[in-house]
Amino acid sequence: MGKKKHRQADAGPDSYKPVFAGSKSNGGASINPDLRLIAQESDHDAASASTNGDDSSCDFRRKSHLTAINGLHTARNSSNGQGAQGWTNEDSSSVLKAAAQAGFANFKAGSSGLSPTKNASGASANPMKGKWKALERNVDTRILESRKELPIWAGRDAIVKAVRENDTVILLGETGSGKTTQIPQFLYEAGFCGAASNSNDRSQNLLIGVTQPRRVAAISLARRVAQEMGCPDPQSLSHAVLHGSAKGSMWRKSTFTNGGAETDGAASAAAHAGPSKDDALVGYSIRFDDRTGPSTRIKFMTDGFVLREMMGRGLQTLAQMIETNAGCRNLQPSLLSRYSVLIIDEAHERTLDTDLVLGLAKSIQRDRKRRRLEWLQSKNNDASTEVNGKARDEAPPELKIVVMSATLDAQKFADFFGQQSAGKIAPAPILYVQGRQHAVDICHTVDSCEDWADAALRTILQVHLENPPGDVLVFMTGQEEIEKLRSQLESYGKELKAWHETKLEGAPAEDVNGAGNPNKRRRISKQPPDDMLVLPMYAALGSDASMAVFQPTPPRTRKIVLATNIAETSVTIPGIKYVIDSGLSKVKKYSHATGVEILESEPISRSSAMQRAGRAGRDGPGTCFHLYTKHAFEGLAESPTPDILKVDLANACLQLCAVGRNPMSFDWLDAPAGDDIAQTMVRLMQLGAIILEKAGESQEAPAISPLGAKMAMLPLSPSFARVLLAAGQVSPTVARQARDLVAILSADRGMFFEPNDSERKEQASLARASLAHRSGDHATFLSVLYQFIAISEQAVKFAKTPKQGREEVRAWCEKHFIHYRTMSNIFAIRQQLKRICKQRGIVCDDEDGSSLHRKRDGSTAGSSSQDFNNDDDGDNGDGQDKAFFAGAGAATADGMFVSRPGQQAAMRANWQTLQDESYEQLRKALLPARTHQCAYRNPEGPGYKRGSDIVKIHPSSVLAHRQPDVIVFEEVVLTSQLFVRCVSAIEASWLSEAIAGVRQIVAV
DNA sequence: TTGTGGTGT
Repeated sequence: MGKKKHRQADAGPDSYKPVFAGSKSNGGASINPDLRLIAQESDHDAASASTNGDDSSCDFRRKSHLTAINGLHTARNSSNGQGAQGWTNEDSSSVLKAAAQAGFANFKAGSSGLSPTKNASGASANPMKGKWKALERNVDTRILESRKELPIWAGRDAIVKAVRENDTVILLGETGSGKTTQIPQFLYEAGFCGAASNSNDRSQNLLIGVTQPRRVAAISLARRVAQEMGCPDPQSLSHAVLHGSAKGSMWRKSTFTNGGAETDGAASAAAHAGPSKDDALVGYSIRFDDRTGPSTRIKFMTDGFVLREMMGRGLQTLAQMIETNAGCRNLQPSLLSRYSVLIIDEAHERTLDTDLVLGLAKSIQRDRKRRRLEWLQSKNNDASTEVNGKARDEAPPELKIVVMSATLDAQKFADFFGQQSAGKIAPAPILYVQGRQHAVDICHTVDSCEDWADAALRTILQVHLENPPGDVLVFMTGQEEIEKLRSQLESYGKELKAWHETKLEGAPAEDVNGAGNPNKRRRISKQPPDDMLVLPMYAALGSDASMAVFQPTPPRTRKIVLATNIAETSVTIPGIKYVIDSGLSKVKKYSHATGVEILESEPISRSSAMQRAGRAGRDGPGTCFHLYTKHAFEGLAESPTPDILKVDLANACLQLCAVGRNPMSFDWLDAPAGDDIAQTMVRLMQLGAIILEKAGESQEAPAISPLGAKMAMLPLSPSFARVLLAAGQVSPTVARQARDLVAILSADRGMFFEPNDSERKEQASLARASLAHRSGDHATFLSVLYQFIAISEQAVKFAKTPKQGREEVRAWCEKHFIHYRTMSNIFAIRQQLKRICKQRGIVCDDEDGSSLHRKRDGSTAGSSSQDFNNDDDGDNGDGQDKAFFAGAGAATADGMFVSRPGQQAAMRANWQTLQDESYEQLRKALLPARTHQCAYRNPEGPGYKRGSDIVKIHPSSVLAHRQPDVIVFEEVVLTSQLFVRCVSAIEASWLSEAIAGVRQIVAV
């Protein structure tokens, strides 16, 4: 599509046309692609005025910059009087027809009658009827009213009923249906956490879990639902409030896997606890931030978090196994016994974690069902009321699963969760909930664009000059493209007013409003054009710089947001009325055979295109301009490739092995190629994580080794975990260095900031050179971290307020072109690893009690950091900042630095010490996990030999010019050439030793 | 002498 060549022959000045011309045919139904009503009504003809009217064609030919026109013209609705020809009508109705044919129950706002679900026959009445009112009492009536207006409200009884009657329910819910906020409440109110009236019921402690692919979504949904339920804001609740004081420990025991007696005790404890704790029914759990307590009943979390919870029981077994030092394959995932319902939201996004959660949840559900049946049978055979001296209580509950999706992938989920019924497998029922969004006009180009960036530029200007106010969102591929377009737009922006004046002067009066020659007609308002406010939006920009996008647009200004697909799912930008879609996005691909990564621009899928278009209809009716033909759209894949099919599988496979699942035979929603899994398993074997049986011997999971068990317990990629464990064998000092290094390498981006302008580029490379360590990038990163810690520790000691301390540290970062935010992320990971290392017996030389340094000045530093935190001046620094400064204090406790108050000389001495440290042992510890990530200098020419490939050291490496004989590196990327990144010098003899070690592992 | 789409434990 975007790349397709297009003949440009007759793009002479007179055939010069904007990308989108023409207008929608009158009265054509314009449908938001995200809004798929069963019976679509054209309810917004007036809205089409945005693009309605004349054959507006804005003539840009006098703008010399805009010469590259491809003869593109009328986009849509060029067919005669057949209504809108855009794909919206056809595709959305076909989605709906399919939904209707499939018998999806459909809920519409205001409809009282509810269609029965497929499997719902002769069900009993909802026992919660009549209880709704009681629950409405404590909540602001306005909130309740707004809940009632949501499309999903009408379906609440039917949803509850469907969940009661089926193991799994699939919910096809559109944007704006309210599914994620309402369904957990419906299920809670219906008693899925235990009936409130029966305080002896231990199932009172059951949870409804709601998983999300993203952290921010988990937090904001939890806050919203808490508000709707009249509960305290989970983000405002401290650990102390959530867990109460001394009685908290008793509460923590009161899961239903323990005896009922304890639960009763806990329940009475609850009666005496403070109200805020008891009211905290809604919480969230994400990495680094757990806002749940004993009274939490609805828990929002990331998929990754629940995945860790699923590993819980396996990990306990693993810990025992490590003690006996034996391989183990009889592991089980946790049964998620505290959850009565698991709601897996945004399943259509198909992230790696979501896919694993779906597969494991299915097997957990079956295990729990079996367990419940066994319990019921034993109850029938044995009428006694006591088991092992304890009172018998209720049967262990089943796990209900609700999968929420926004696309027709729903059918795939329904089949996946098929249920045995009358001798055959019946798919899980699908409930369909209408969304509530505004209509969006859809436009396509008639011909393919040769240069989508140029087409985007022209379309933006056209929209700006011809259309009523409303912000523009442009979906682009990456930072570079965005910054280029931004500078182009800014230079046009300056000329727009002058251009407008010449237009007005040159045009006959009657032409001004487009009444003249049809070929020359254009809509030129007498008003000068508004200003354009061009704002970039991509992940690397950081949250501070992205804030501008969310500010209200100033008067007489049009906001033009240039975004990557971060704006497709992760953030919602208010005020967008026009979307321009390049039809492309960058996708990272991984080769299992070679370990090479590529980042490529690729056509998006139809569902992504619809999702992008939908962004124009959040606040009101809008228009989407796709910079490709309708034909190209139709040729797109239906949905994006699931992550599981394009990423490194090492982590996923190790996690599966750790819960006793064989990756080769796992119940994948989309199974990766057998060869890819096999390659991955061989790598895991080389890492010493698993013990492979002879081929084809067994369907059981490959045995996980004690080493693999330890690796699986760390929140790190297997390769980083292996480095940490290897280092732990060497010495506490090397373990500490490795722990901090893998924290750096696990951070979400590099620590060095790359400016765009050439002048600052020069400064940045100088700053970097001053921080470089001669042995390579690993040691450079590590010594930067340690210098950063020293600076932070100084700030902790001498800054008057935390805010001032942060400013000082920020200033140091800016001076050295280092991302403060990344350092803070590294810090949080480092703190988590510290805790885990301590738990798991990986001794680092800065852990409490493991180092003589602590005696020296630990108490002083500890209290100073404590004071620092207590002295918080109300600056709303986030939790990470606090952890970060606490961590800086702890670093002092490490005794890693000898800096004294205000003594810059001491700082310099520290730095010198860091530079003198060779990190030889650390570099050796990298190798067991990197025997395939080493290269020798090519004797026949430039570059390095890695197998049969010639690779080059990436110019961003400190070793780019030093060219040591043998190197180890973290990754291979294919861009203009094959580059290796994050490189350090090693010696050939170290590598031989490491290879011998791996041979030994594999031979066992 | 180069270039990094987006998530997450």
